[in-house]
Amino acid sequence: MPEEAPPSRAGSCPPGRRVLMLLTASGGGRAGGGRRPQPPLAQPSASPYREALELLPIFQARGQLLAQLRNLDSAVLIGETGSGKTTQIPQYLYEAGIGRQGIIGVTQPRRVAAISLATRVSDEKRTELGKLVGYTVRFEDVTSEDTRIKFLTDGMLLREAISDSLLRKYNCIILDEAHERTIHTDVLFGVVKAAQKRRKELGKLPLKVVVMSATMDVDLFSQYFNGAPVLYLEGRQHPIQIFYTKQPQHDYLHAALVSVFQIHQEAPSSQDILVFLTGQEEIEAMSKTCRDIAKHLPDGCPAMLVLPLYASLPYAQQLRVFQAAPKGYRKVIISTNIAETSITITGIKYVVDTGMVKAKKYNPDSGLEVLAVQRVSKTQAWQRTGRAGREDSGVCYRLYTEEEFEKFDKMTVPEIQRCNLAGVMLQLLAMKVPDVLTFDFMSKPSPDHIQAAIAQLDLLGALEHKDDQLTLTPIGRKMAAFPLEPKFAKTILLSPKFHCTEEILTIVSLLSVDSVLYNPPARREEVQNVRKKFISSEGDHITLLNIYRTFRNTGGNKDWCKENFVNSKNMMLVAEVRAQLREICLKMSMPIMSSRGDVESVRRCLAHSLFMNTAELQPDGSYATTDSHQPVAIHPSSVLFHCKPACVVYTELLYTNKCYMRDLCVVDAEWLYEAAPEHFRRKLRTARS
DNA sequence: GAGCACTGC
Repeated sequence: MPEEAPPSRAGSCPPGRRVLMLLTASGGGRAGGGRRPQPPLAQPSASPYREALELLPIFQARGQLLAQLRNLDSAVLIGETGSGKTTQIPQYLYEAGIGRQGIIGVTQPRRVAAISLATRVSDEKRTELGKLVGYTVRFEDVTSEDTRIKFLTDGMLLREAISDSLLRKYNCIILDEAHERTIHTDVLFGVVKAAQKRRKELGKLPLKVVVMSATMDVDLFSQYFNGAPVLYLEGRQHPIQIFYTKQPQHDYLHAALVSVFQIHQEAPSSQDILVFLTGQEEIEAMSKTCRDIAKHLPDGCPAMLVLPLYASLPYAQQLRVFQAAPKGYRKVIISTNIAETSITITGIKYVVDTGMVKAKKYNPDSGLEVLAVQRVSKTQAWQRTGRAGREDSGVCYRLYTEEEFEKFDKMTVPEIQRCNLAGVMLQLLAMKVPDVLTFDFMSKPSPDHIQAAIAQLDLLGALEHKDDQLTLTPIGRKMAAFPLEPKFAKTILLSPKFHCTEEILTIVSLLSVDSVLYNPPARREEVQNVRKKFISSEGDHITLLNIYRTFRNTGGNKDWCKENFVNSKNMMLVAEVRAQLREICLKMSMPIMSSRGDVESVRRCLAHSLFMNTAELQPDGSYATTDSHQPVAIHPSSVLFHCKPACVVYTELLYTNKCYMRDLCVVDAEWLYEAAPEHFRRKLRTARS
């Protein structure tokens, strides 16, 4: 059990040097501010916004803040949880006349946040949503000509920048939650900075940029925006007591279990516990163990309601974490890092942090992405701790020593340095950025990393090299129009040649959302029986196509999904994505045909677009990729797991314990050779004989 | 022989 350390403030470190303004919190009330709104279903109904507003610390600083912001081109605003910055700053700017000649755009990393913030601010302004205040997220544009304050996802603003890289509509851009360093926000830093500079040079309407962040690690932001001043806002985080372990824990799962039951036996049952683990399997196992132990506790001990939480859990089960536990029950939520930022649960008194996370790492030497369990960063640990102090004071048990904590990385490596950059490079090229190789990223990915992305785009036929200048080919420009990974966009663009655009649209849509297949481990046999009727010996793509077809032909309802172990939320999303992609094809005047029952042309099309992702069966029964001879295996989730086809293309490689191919399609080696003769000269084992 | 953190267009 961890020992006590001096109580410490959660959230961020104390204010830094270049702070211009220090605001002190006053008054109670906690309805205001909520920086991370919950999904709409979990939101309390209409709350007394107006009363709460006047209690927000930010309210007293309005005049000061405006005086500063009015005169600045760029500013960095640090505000702790509950400071009210996201809901208030856009309104202050608007009231000061900043939204008069253009829109105030506020970016968010997540859709639900953009939607609920817009809803809330339009309520505060007592206007109809979509008029003065609106939002734009994928599939939904609730704005009008009157809209002056617009909340949007960072990915959406990036997409807008493709058609107008100067962002002329906007007179102010607020990049919120900048500390999360999503890949989209990181690209936007560069795009917005360039637009600001260019607009100044052209003598156009100036673009004001406000970077808002919850952590104090602001030097980077400030330096990047030419030494922009840092404004600090105090929030209303409750004190959190932190405990570290005396000894390093070699078994963090066991340590977590012990901590949960110790808290359970000591604390009143109304106080809930949130435990951070790394993945689905671990969480399900721990949930079962907790339930088993809870059955045999001494009399007088409260009952325990154990709730797993991870992204692939069906929506209905995710919602259970928001419901109050029955009287006498304690909620114990066992979660991945989804509860760090994406889902906010009220009533958490105790946080148990194992200090571990499963995350993607990028190896620039091999150019490969690896998914691995690793230590969290200090900022992540603080974020987890902060989940205990949202309504009242809280307690956080850190299952590592204070010395260990001091050795954690200061920050999480920004996403832009951890994943494939092909999509980002395609977008930058589509914006006609003068030199993508030297683009002004706040945290530069390595040159190898950028080169790998360029090479991939080159293979897809997206690039033109003219006198040292990289530009897009007509195909490349079309690829950039699709909200998809470049290889999927290419697959769609190739499909007319094989008369199977309808089928490819379905397959690409299924591949570009989370899996529609729901596999509860306890009902494995049942799942296998039901799934039999869809399975194609030609691979996962064709199997997915069969599932979608049956779904549509049977009227596609929730009952069908339930009976067939299909995640209905994801399936609905597939239909939406498909409609969007089809619309883009129509705008390009692409002929849209169906191959009817002919699946061979579908497989040929996949062979032609995924030829760089090929693996062949080796004499010893294993697989190796065709170009780099990397040993690979068929992922257990594949319908081909027990089969040994000679030659396959796959959608992606996933490194966990082994290097797995996911989503496979059986192809003829000959087709691959046809697709890219240059690429395959001397490479294919079979095609050459 | 055996497995998948989280977003977003």
